[in-house]
Amino acid sequence: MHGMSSDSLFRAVERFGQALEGSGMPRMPARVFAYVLAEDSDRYTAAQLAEGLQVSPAAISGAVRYLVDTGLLIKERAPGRRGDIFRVLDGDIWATITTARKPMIDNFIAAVDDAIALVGEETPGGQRLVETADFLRFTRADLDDLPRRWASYRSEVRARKVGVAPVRTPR
Amino acid sequence: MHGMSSDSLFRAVERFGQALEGSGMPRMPARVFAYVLAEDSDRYTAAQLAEGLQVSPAAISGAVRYLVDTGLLIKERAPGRRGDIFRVLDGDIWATITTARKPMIDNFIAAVDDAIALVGEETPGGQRLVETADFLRFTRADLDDLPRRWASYRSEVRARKVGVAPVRTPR
DNA sequence: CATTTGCTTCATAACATTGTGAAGATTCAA
DNA sequence: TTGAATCTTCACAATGTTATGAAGCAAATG
Repeated sequence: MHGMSSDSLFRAVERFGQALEGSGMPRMPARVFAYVLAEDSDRYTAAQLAEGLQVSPAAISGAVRYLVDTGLLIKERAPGRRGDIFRVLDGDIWATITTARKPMIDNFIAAVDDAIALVGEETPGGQRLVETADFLRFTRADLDDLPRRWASYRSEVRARKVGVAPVRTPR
Repeated sequence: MHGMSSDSLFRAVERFGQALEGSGMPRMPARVFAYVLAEDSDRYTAAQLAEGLQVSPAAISGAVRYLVDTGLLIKERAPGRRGDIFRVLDGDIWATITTARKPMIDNFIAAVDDAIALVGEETPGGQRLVETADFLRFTRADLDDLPRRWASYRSEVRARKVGVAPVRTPR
């Protein structure tokens, strides 16, 4: 074997990976995550990732640490096996991505709160920061309701495709 | 005058700016946007930004181009005035931020669609990409309803603070 | 307990990004 | 048209980031 099995896969990973990079993920984690989604297997050893992406094991090591830390991959060690295996947390990718976003928002809120503490709430600038913090808190709360909305959207889209009335979701 | 008027402001900009960097915004645009929010004025010339942040006009030039391109700042030229002035688009910062996010999501969707076209929908990997694209489309649609939810959240929070019943928002 | 396998850490070299001063362009005023 | 003010572009130096090979550790096997 000599690397990624198809050129299409390689380009798909590249394309999707760049989009992930654009939203702040470092390069190698982005490529690894893109590969894990686009490739057909659903479990990978570090060696397979290195082989598949044609990069060194060292690069994979850093990348999967990042992805595991941010909750986008989980690491499992099978008993009687020397190496870890990596996979996405869940059948539902959206759940993974959503969950992974929460700590980021929390981080953001903490930063803005710190900034507010520094400049005070009384100035015009402080007020803008307070408004920003409020909005971020709302965003955070809104995320908790997102699974319900996603389920609702899905059933509507499916209904439209199949031609039946959508299932009514609880408010 | 010799730069940023207070050390608190400087540190607030630094803190908030780093949070913005963490979500993928390049360094200098992040600092400029943080400054524009946290500082007390609401209109800035490029020179004021350079002076306030203690960086060169050249650095500001690139940063504001980025911010204007992504819709986080607008550039206006006052008649009879030599330089442009910059400000946030709107009294409501959340609206600015939300709007700024849409093209990013569209970009993302386009990338995943390209990736799907490359690997096909029939493979397990392709299916995961389709699921991802679906979720992104939902996210995009969900964003359009966000103003309503935000208004609802605000009235609830205000009600809680002031001690009256929240205004009922339309479904 | 030695060996093999597989990941991680580390120093480093290649590469990319950032911010600068200097020069160029554009706009208004006179 | 000249001059002054202000922004933009450019080449470059400083700084960060990335990915690598090599060496080191840890876990399982015999």
